[in-house]
Amino acid sequence: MVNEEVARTFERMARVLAFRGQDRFRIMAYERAAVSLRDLEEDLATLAEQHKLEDIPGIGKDLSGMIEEYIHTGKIQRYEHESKGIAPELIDLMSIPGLGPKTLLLLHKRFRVNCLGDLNACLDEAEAAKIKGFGRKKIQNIRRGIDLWQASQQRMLLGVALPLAENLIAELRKIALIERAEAAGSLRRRRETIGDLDIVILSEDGSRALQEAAKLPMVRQVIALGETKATVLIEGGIQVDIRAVPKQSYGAALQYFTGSKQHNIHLRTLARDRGLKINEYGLFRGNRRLAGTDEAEIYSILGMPVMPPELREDRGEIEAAADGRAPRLIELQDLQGDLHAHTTASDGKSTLEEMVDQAAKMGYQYLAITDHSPSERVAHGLNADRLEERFEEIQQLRKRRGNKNPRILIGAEVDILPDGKLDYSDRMLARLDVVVAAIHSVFRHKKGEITGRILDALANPYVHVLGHPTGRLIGSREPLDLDFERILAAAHDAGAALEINGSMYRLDLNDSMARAAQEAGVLLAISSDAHSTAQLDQIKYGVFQARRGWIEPRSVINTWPWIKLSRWLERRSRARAAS
DNA sequence: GCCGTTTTCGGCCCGACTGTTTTCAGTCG
Repeated sequence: MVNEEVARTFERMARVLAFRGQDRFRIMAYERAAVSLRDLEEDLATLAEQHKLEDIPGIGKDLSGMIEEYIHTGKIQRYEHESKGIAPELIDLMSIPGLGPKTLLLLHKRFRVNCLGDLNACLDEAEAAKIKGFGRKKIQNIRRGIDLWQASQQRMLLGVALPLAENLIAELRKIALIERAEAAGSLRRRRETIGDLDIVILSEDGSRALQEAAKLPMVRQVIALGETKATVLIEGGIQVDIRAVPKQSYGAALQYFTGSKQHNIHLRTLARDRGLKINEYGLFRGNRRLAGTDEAEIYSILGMPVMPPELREDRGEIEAAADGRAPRLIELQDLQGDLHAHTTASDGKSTLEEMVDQAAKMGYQYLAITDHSPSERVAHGLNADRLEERFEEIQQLRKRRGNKNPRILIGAEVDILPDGKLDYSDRMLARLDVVVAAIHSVFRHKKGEITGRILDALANPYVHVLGHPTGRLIGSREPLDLDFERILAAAHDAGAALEINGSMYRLDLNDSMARAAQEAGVLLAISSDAHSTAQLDQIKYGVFQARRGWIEPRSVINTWPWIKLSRWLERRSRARAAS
């Protein structure tokens, strides 16, 4: 995708300029532009044709010119020029924590460092050479940074980070000096992947509280320990930054360290325009503190309701909140059921009955059992005969359970085959309560072909939900190269829903695509794709992602009570079959 | 390099920690 390629080039441009010691605001402009492009749903090529590139926040005359140049030539002269003579690997090294452009430049000049191998090799030499500004500690710090960098090439999945953080926070709360402890940073914003953990603690003796925290058994190594901040490594080599603040600053610190950086810059600019100042200690007019204890006060003084952390990405949330247009975000409690779950019949680990019992504990009105179709051989997909047995089995269970919630819906996760056909006959599909159609094979099709497969599936009157629409696996499989606008239009016309798959490995649709779907008036289904009873809980990650995408309950079919959902499921099957 | 209900020029968020610094630069978030 051009968007990502240009974003990456701008990001590298920022680093090249930093390396060359250029004006830091110019550098920031490139960084901001890169972030902006990554958030963009529209295709840059399309926007360029419509002469709308300069409508993108952070893109002005120069950068839009570079984007056009890239679209036409696949290159940006300016970047080629600036980066001449700088090895690409050298630029990569700038993401090593503790190694900034200045230090790298020094090492490059003094020791001809051009890649990671050079860097490792020169550290001993640098130590021996005793060059100015290079003590033993600094060398050590860079070495640690290299380890951390190599380990964190892959960021942690939210589903991995969240339980770890909850564990650590529980331990922190047991320390007597610590009155409160909460996660901040990208974890609190529920980003799909997490670099390191940020935690804010409330203590009237922060220095001692941090010392206590650094002694916790979970802590493997203490990297920095100050009056207000400690940095430690916990098990798994995960870095945790802990900030200690007194009560009057707790809300301000939480706000500040939750970010995102762009959200905070925007908010501070807004405050400054009104003669106010925000920092991690509070909101001030001159020396007078107007707020700080409570996060909500800060937003309130700026004329906004409290901002859900998931929205804080500077994607228009500040303007929306200030205009009273803040979305009423979906919450976990809004969900009335789950429309995508597996059992031991295909590749699940829990039985039908176990899954239903767990869904009952979760207070669901309905649970759809959607095992795989026969083409999914590795997942023991059900052929027509086994599906027939399934009908029988579920009927029996329904009888035994009587009127008890949840209602058990007979469904299937049906493969969309390489030719666009579905893996069950229409006659079979017509008998199912819920049909989730999804691509599981032949991902390498060209953009047009793969989009065509999905359009064919959406045109089938029995399909209710398009499962994990882009097929991505976070950090391991790229999303399908889709014409998403056409898919949105088709889903809208067919009245089908797109899934927000809650599996921590998928989160598919992602936040910005989900937002685009809602704006296009397309319905969504938030599902767990559970393969065990424990995984039914994964649906919460789907809700987090939905919240990041500004999703309101009205757009999500499984917020509906059974009576409403059942009509929708039937109407879709009948109405479309008739046409 | 972007951006503008004060501005088309002159701003651009703000503070902590570390190391090796005798007063501050580099880095980070």
